[in-house]
Amino acid sequence: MSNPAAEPLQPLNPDEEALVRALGQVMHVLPRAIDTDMVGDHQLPLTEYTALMNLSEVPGRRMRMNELASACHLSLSGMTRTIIRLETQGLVRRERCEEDARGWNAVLTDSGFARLTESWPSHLAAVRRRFLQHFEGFDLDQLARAFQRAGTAETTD
Amino acid sequence: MSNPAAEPLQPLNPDEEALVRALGQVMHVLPRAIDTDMVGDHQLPLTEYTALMNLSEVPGRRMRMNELASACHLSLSGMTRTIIRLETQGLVRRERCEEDARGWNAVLTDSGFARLTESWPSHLAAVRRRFLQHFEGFDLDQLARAFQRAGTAETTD
DNA sequence: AACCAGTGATTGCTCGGTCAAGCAAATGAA
DNA sequence: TTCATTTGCTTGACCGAGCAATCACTGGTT
Repeated sequence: MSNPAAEPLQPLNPDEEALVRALGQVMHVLPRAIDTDMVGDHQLPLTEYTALMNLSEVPGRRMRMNELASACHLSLSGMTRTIIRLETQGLVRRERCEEDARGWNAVLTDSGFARLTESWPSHLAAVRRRFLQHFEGFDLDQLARAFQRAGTAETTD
Repeated sequence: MSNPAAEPLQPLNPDEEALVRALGQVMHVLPRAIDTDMVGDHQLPLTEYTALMNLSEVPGRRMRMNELASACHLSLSGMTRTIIRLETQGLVRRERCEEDARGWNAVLTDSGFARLTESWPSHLAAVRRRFLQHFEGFDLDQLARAFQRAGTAETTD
């Protein structure tokens, strides 16, 4: 069970309730809104943008599927399909991994890099306007650490 | 374009970057983790739980599809399909709306209420343990308001 | 050398989102 | 009244993404 200790459960108080609902709303709305911006501005869905971006930030502009998937917060199978889409657009190429022939590297092409160069300002603007803007005056570092804790806690407790 | 004013875009500073990445992680991990808890404990997926919960909180334990969809952060067609699943399990029943015969009400059945009664502790525990726990000491009200702003901003700017 | 457990990646199935079409009831104008 | 338009919901098509099963290769054991 999820609550093995079975300490008496307090119902959420109004602030907790409000926060949980608001987070639910944000999780539903934000990715779609940013994706819509990206598609509208550059025909580049957020998932694909994220993959290109992560590739661009790494030496050799290449990554194993595994690493890339977790950098993009995507399942490995989702990553496979995203890379296939990017490959058919010529934005990424796949190479067998030299030190382990089971593995593949996704490699950012020049064309992919160019695509990223033209689209990052939209992404940055969207993130600022739709999200960060609403947190002015917050202690972002403290907040980031709390989210990191929530995002990395064990699956089974 | 998403950035019509075109003010010079500052790249994200490290704190902003960390927050955005951590939020991405949470959006990816949290709903799945809670869903896994709910399915593991009660064979009741999070989406279905959320529908039952929202119905239970309202007088008459009935809601129009529209309202319910937005309360659950689900699209209308997603809601239709969820209610169909709940109906085949006998947890919800559908009735034509009296004051507007185009509309339908989803009505929580006794069986649905019983199902909810036995499963809410798991949900509450999961929300506390996986999310709220990491925000002890925060001003939850202030945080909730910021998320509400981010979650309700216009789609087109 | 031959096997086998473990790991990296891909494929099949389902859920949920969007979009477009359809239908029934309501609303408003002629 | 009648008829066109709008509204509430359902349905189908298609797509993206997650999970579970599977395939492909590795590396250790015998």
